[in-house]
Amino acid sequence: MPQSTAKIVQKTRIQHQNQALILKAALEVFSAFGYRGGTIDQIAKKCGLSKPNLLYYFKRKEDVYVAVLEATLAEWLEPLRGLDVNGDPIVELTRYVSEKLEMSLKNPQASKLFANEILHGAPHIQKFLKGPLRDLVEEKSAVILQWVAQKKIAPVDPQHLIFAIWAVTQHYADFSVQVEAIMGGEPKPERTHKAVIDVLLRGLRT
Amino acid sequence: MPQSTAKIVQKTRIQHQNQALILKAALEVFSAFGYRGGTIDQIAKKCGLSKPNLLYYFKRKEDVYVAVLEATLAEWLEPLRGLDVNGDPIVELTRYVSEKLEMSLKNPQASKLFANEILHGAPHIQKFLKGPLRDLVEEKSAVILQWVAQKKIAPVDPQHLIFAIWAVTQHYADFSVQVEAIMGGEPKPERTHKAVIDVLLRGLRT
DNA sequence: ACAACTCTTGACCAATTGATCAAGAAATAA
DNA sequence: TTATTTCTTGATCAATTGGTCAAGAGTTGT
Repeated sequence: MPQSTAKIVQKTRIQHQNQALILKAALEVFSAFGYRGGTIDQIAKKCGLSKPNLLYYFKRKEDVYVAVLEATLAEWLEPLRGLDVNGDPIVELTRYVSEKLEMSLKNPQASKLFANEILHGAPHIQKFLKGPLRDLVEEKSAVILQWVAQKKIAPVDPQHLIFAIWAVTQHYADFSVQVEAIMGGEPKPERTHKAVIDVLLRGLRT
Repeated sequence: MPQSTAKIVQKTRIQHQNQALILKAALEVFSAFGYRGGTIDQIAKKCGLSKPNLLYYFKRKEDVYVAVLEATLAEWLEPLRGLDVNGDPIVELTRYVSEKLEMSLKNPQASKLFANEILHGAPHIQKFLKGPLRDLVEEKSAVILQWVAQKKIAPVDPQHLIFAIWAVTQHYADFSVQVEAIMGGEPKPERTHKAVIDVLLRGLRT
């Protein structure tokens, strides 16, 4: 049972600074090794704190993990939130896919952190998935359905379209090792960008 | 440094039986908790063997993991291997996507096992990725390119198309918790099937 | 029945790791 | 300065866990 960071109400300068250090190091460690694979020793060493000192700021390993997870949740939703029912569908969806792919390429660690969490049953973000995320998907599905009804795009299953966008864009972060093994190195971002937009959205043009 | 199963050359009936038990249990455990998260105690308990007895068949935890990983590698490639240059492109690709999706839905544990392995840098299957997998993708990319040249399908980046197919189909296994949270339960296979084919392949029709 | 080989296990070990605590150092407020 | 709060850490603990080993039980071929 996770317990909120709690207790530290009024942050001092040192608290602010060290918590930021810890969260940064924790993202690196947990995204690379997963929750069980990452150790607080690793995190402490990576940010130059002693282990007891780290545990002074976060009582438990799980608290560190939850904190870094939550710190990126909100940001993760932003691109989808921007999908505007009044805009041109193709423009809007292209922008969404672009932003999502950009995020994956710029911040693959956040993507891997989520991927690992969900892969193992999402024990720490069940409420997020069934609450805010579900609500947002429902809202944006309605937007897409409206575009379909207005014949602005070809008929499409909105929820599965969103899943496909997530799957493809995050693939380049989560499975980067596989992508690079097959492409023989890091793929050119422009080519990836063009190909992803193409595969996901070409079928929607009327 | 992984060491091959080795040594056991002529399998007795008991060996055959117990190794199968172990691999089955190991798939369940490693796919659920990852390599670091899964313990040989869990695996041993799950198949009714004592821990030393399990270690009699596989000297090290890593050997168990590699064995179960390799046991599913070949099967994982089969659907793509069947892509026939002489067939109708849409039929061939539809069959491929269908088979891949079917595998993800029928055997999500295998998908999760791979996802976890690759997510953490694929330390045990580097050679597979850069060897057989890369070669096969190269071969089938040529097939797709040929279809494009023959104007049988719309122009498409073959490698990224294959990535997209992997990403979307495996998404339903690897991220099933998220899918179910959003859909409010297990999605109908037929609807998923139709939507996936649609999203991935509709843009290819000429 | 006997010998040789295969299989099984309880006891044990060493390393890792999450977490605690008391005591001191450093910063801050009076 | 002095008092109070905040910060830091070495030492230590208990639980987990991968792996070993010797001895015994079971199986198989002759």
